[in-house]
Order: sequence, then structure tokens, then C-alpha cells
Amino acid sequence: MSDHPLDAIFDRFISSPSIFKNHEVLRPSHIPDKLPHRDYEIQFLGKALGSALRNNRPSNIFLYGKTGTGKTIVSKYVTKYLQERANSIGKNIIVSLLNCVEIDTDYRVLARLCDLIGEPVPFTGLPTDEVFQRFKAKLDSKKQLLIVVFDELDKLHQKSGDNVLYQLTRINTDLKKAQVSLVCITNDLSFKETLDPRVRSSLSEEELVFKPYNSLQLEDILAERAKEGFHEGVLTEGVISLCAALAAQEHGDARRALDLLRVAAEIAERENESKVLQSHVRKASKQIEKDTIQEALISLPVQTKLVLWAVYVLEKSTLKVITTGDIYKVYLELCKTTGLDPITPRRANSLLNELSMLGVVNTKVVSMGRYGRTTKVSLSVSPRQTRNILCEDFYIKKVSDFNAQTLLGKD
DNA sequence: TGTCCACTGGAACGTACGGCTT
DNA sequence: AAGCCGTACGTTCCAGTGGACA
Repeated sequence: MSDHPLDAIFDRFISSPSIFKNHEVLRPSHIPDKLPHRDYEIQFLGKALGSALRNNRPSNIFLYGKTGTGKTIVSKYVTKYLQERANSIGKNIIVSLLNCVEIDTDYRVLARLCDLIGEPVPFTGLPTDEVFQRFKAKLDSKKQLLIVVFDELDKLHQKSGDNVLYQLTRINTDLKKAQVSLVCITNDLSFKETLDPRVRSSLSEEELVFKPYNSLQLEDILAERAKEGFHEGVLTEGVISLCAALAAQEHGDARRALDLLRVAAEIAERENESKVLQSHVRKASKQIEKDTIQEALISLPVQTKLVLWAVYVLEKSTLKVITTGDIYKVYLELCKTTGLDPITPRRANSLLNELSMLGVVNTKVVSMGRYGRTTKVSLSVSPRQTRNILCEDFYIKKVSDFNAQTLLGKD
């Protein structure tokens, strides 16, 4: 017991005090008591939803703003307190926050809402219409207000259209006891134009745009959280402002700023330092970028990985410009070697577009006149990292030393 | 000025699967 | 057991297109 190989490491955790006082406070999901620089937004939403306490159905609300501008947290902040106050006077308000990145079909939206009001439904098997009927019946079984917050609504709309939105905006005419209000959040400013006009007008009875934070405002936000999150004096001079400045470069994203600060402190702790230094923040910045890419790549389906590998292989070749045609040629060869059934060019093209959405590759549609119209593709993440991550895959391993040169030479 | 390449990207459809209702 | 339903992944078909070249 005295000479366990982990003793040295574990002892360090026991003996030296943690940098963190409360780790949770530094997560973007935490809702603090104060939200600096969002007073107006909080008041606005509070006024809009407050009418619920007076038995009126609140207007439907549209919230715009880029990522990390506080849309989600302000919504949570306001609805949480609204629920508390409603409970204290015996009113029944249910709030459902739906993240449309995960809940991206009509069926899933309704299934989630059903779960919430105590009408569990299977995750597949029922007609969507049936789920809606059940939801409506259960909801109307007593007097209550349901506030549905659609976070990143554009993702739901993109995949499944506005069917469910239409139904939900109309539902109040059918309900006798219960009422439904909608809060829609999106970071796509032009999104509203793509909605069905009927849905659009009833969804945006009220509207609010969240402006990005500037560097100073981000500092305030970080300072506020740091008070609770860290022991006193562990953040050295300039750490907070560096986090703020780095995040402000990326359109004033508060989530990013918080992540930077938290990860920087984690790195400091791992390095057995008692204080967080600016160098830790820089390391954190690199680390976060790396993690994001890794997460995106590792979970890709095999076919997508193979298409990406084709891009990688071509990037390594002497070719100056990579087009979809070349990628497909290489892809077919990769399929031969790995023994996988190839997908069609059409499908490969879709996968390439998905990779572009993820920010893994750059794509640009170009016309080469006589020589047709195609898409120029390039890797937008480090090739070395792409290789390291993809080569963990069973199939990619088989083609890890594939050389595009011979193939291109033949043509 | 018109042609025509090498695709792009929308739409409809097919298949496999888990899981429901009757 | 039969008949649906939603989801994921893929195919087939094909009209549309930007711009270098004859």
C-alpha cells in the first residue's frame, strides 16, 4: 500500500489545495445569480412572460443573437424564476427547454413534451399525429401554462420544416384549460424569412436581438464567476482579460471565454501550479481547438471518414487544386483496398457538404469553363491531426499508407 | 456568341431496423 | 402476426449552371 505507482499522483491531489473552489460555476450550463450586461434582456423577457402570473397567455417571443451572447442563459434565468414565483402563488407553469440540435424532428419535439407533462411515449413506432393528439389531451386535462423554449430553432426547421411549429402556434384555439407559449431562439438572423408566413407572424409577437459582448463586458462576466469558482488570488494578473480578449476576437462568445478560463485552470492544476498564468490560457486555447476537432472527427460514420481520408490523401499529393472528381476517384480506390462497398458520387457529395458544415473542410463551388463545374475542396484542420484521429479507425488503418500519386499519374 | 463540360443539388424513392397498435 | 410509423442511410433521376473555349 505504501509504494503504489499512483501514490505520487494521488498524494499531490490530497496535499496541495485545489485551484477551484467550485468547478460547476465555471461551466456554461451553470446559471449564476447575476448576469452582467444583460439587464435589459432580462427585463424584456420578464415583462413578456410575466403576464403568465396574471393568467394571461404570454406572447410568443423570438430571440436572436450569435452563439454565446446569453440567449439561452437569459431564457433559463427568467423562466426558472418565473416558475418559482408561479409555484409560490399556486399557479401551474411548466417550462420545457428543447435543444433543437438533438431534438430535430417533429416527432422528437412532441415526444419530449409528452414526457414532460407525464404522458410517456415510445421513441418510435407511433404516428406523429397520434403523439400530438395525446399531448393535446393530456395537456388540457388541467389548468396550466406550458412555455416551450426552442433553442437553435433553425436546426429543427432545417431538418423537419415548420409543421410542429404551425401546430403549436395554433394549439391554443383548441385548448380549453391549458395554454401554450413559445420562445424561439436562433443565431441565424435571416432565419425568420424562411418560415411559413402564417407561422412567422404568430411566432414573433415579440422580438429581441442579443448583441455580442465586447471584451470589457466579457471580463465582468468572467470576474463574476471567478469570485465563486476560484479560491482567492489563484488567477494571476491579466488572465481574465486575456480570456476575454481571445473570446472577443471570436464575435464576443461568453461560452468560449468561460471554457478558456476553466480549461486554463485545469491545465494549471494538472501542471501542479498553485496559480493560473497567461501561458495556461494560451495552452487552453490550443487544447479547446484540438478537442473540438477530435470530437467532430472521431464520431463520423465510416463512409464519411473514408471520403475525408481521400481529401487528406490528395492534400498530401502534388495536386494544387482538389476537386470532387478527384476525391471520388481516390475514394473508389480506398473502397477497393478496404473492401467496403462504395457509395455513389451523389452521396459522397452530400457527405462532403456535411464535412464542410462541421468546419473540417473548406468547399467552394467553382466553374472551370470548358472543363465543367465542380467544387474545390481543402482541409481546414491540421493534416497531422486528421491523420492521427482517423488512423484509429479499423478501416482507415488499412489504407493509412495509400499514395494518390500513382493513381493520378495513370490519368 | 453559343456550346458544352463536369459537375451541383433538389426530389422522390428504396431498404433495413426498432417498435408501436390491433 | 400483420400492418404501420419514424429514422438513418443510401440510390436514382435529372434539370440547372458558370464560364473557358471554339
